[in-house]
Amino acid sequence: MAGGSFILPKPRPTGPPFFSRNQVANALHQVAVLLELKGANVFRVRSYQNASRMLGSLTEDLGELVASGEIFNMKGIGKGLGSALTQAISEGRWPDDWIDLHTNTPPGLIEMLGIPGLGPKRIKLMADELGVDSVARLKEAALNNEIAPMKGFGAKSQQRMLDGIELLSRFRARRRLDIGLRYGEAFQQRIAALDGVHRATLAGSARRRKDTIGDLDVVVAVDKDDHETVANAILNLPGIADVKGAGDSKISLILDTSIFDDSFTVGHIDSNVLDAIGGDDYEQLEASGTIDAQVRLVPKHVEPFTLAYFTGSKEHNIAMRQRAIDRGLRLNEFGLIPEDKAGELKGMDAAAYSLPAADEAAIYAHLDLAYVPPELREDMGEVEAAQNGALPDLIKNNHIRGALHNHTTLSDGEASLELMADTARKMGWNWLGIADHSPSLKIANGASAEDLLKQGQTIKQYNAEWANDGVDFRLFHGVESDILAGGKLDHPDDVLSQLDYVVASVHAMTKWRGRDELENTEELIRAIDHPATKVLGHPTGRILQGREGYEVDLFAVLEHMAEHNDEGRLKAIELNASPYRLDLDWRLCKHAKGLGVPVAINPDAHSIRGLSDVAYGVMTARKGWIEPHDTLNALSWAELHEQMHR
DNA sequence: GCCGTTTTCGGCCCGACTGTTTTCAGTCG
Repeated sequence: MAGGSFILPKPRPTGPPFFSRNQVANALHQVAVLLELKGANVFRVRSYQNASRMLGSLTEDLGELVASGEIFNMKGIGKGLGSALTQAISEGRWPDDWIDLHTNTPPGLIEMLGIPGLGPKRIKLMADELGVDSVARLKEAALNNEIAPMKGFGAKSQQRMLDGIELLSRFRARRRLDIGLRYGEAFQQRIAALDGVHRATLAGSARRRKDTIGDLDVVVAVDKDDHETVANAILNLPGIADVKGAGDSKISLILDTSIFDDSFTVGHIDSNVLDAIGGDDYEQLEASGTIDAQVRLVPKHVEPFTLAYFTGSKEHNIAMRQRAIDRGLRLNEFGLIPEDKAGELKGMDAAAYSLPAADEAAIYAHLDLAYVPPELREDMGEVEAAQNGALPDLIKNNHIRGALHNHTTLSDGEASLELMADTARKMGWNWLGIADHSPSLKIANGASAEDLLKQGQTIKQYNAEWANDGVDFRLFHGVESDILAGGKLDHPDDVLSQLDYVVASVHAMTKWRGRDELENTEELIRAIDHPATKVLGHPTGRILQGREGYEVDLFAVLEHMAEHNDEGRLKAIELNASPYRLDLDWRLCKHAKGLGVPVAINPDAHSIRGLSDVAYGVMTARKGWIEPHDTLNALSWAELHEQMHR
C-alpha cells in the first residue's frame, strides 16, 4: 500500500455516478485504516475492509447497483455502508464522518503504520500521551527516551522503533515479484540443502505469485530430533543481515543480497520504466536492499497443513476454515481436527487427533474440494469452483508459442530483428511479433513510417524464405503506436493498413494521469475502435513500486472490446509481462476471460533476455484464471494470422 | 458495521511471538 496522506477524491462534474468503483473501494480502505488509528471497534474496521475488497473485485456497474438499490443486497453491505455509498455516488458527497476522519488524522500517523512492530493501538497511545504525530517526532521522542517509561512500553520497544524508522527510510515495504522470487528461491534452495531437512517450500504471496511481495515464508519439514540442529544451521546461512526473533517453531529474519552466489544486477531496464522507479540510483538501491523472511519448522506429518496455512491468502484461509467449521472440524496450521475429539486441547496437542493428509490435495479432499492451485487462493470464487468441478485448467509456460509486443534496434531495443527471431526460435516458439515504437515517442527513438515499412519488407522476405525451406516459424509485423490526443493512432491509415497489427498504448502519462476516468476511458475506446488496432498495450500504464496508472474504467473498456470480438473483429488486451508492469492486473484477467476478450501475454522485450519475461506474464495470467485458449499466445502462427486478417 | 432456516443480540478465524507483565495486550500473518 502506498504510504503518505489519504485523500477523498473530488466528485466528477458529470455525475451521477460521481465516483468510480475504484475511487469508492479506495476510500473505504482509507476509512478502515483511519478508523483503526482512531481506536474504533475492530469488527467495524473489518466491515469497511471487507466492503472495500468486495467492490475492488466487483464486475457489475456500481452506478447501476446504487441507482437500483441493489447495493443493499450485496454481501457485506448493510444499512450503514449502503446509505453512505448511495449518498457518495448519487449526490457526490462523501459521508461527513469520513471527511472528519480524513481531515483530523495527521498524515504522519498513517506513515508510522509502515514501521514494523508498530500498529494502530500504540500509535494512538503515543499520539495521545506524547503528541507524536509524525515519524520525525517519533524519532525525536525515542531519542529523548520519552517512550520507554510509558506503561506497556519499554527500552526494547523504543529501540525497535528507532530500528524500524531506519528500515522504513532504507526501503519501501513491498518488493516486486521478480525480486521477491530471486531472494525466495535462493533462500529456499539453501535451506533445502541442509542435513535433516525433508522438504523446504516457498509459501506466502511469492507462492501465490502476487505482483508484489511483502515478505517471504518458507515452510520446512524436519524430524523432531533434528529440529534444533536445522534451526541453528538456518541461522548460520549466508545472506542473513539480522535475526528479528527465533522461537520454537518460527524464525524471523532479514535477508540481504549476500544470499546470492553472484553479484546482484538488474539487467536492462526500459528508460521510461527506469525513470519511475528511481532512475540511475535504482540498481544501487536494489543491491543494498533487504527483505524480511519467516521460516516455520514442523514435523513431516504436519507440513501440508502448515504449507497450506502459510500459503494463504488470509481470505482463502478464512473461507477454508469456515468450511471446516460447517463440518464440525477445526482447521489450523497443525491439522484438520474433529471438534468433538479436540475439545479443550489447543495447537499441537489437538493436532494429534487430526485427519491425516500426505499433501495439500488431501486437505482439500477432506473438505470435498478439488485441489486449488496456489495462484488462485485469494477467495475470488476458487472455493466454489473447487466444489463444483469448475476450476480452470491454467496456462503453463510450455503453452506459449509466441508473443506480439517486442522491440528491436529500430526503436529502443538492444537486439536486431534477426537476433530476436533466432532467440524466439531457440526458445521453441512458433512465431514472434515485432512492434517497435511509433514516431511521437521520441524518448524511445520511435521509428518513422519509412523505416517501419522497410522493416516490414525484411520481415516478408524472412517469412517467404522460411515458407520455402519448410521452417514452421513466422514473424508478424506490427507497431506499438502511441495513443495521441483524441484517441488517434500515430501513423496515417495507409501505413497502418500495411501492417499485421497495431498495439495501441498510452505513453503521455502526465497528461493521462491528470485527467478524469471518463475522458481517459473514452479516448482509449476510440483508439481501440480503429480497425488496425488488435491489442491494447499496458492498459493502465502502472509501474509497480514506481507510479500508479492513469484512471480508467477497464470494465467498460473490456465490455466494449467484447462487442468487437463478438462481431468477429480481434481486439485483445495485453497482459504486459514485464515484472515492472504486470499490467493487466490479475484481478481483471478473470473478467476479460469471462467476456471472451483474448489476453495477449506480451514480454514487451527490449532485449533477447527480455523475451523470457513472458514467464512473469504466465504467472500473473494463472493468477487471473487464464487457460491456454483464453490467450493469443497458445495459437499457432497460422491460427493467429487467420484471426488478425479476418 | 454486518449478519442470522437454532439468533434482531452477540457474535465476528486463530495462533505465535514479543515485551511487558505476574496473566496479558499488541502486532503480525
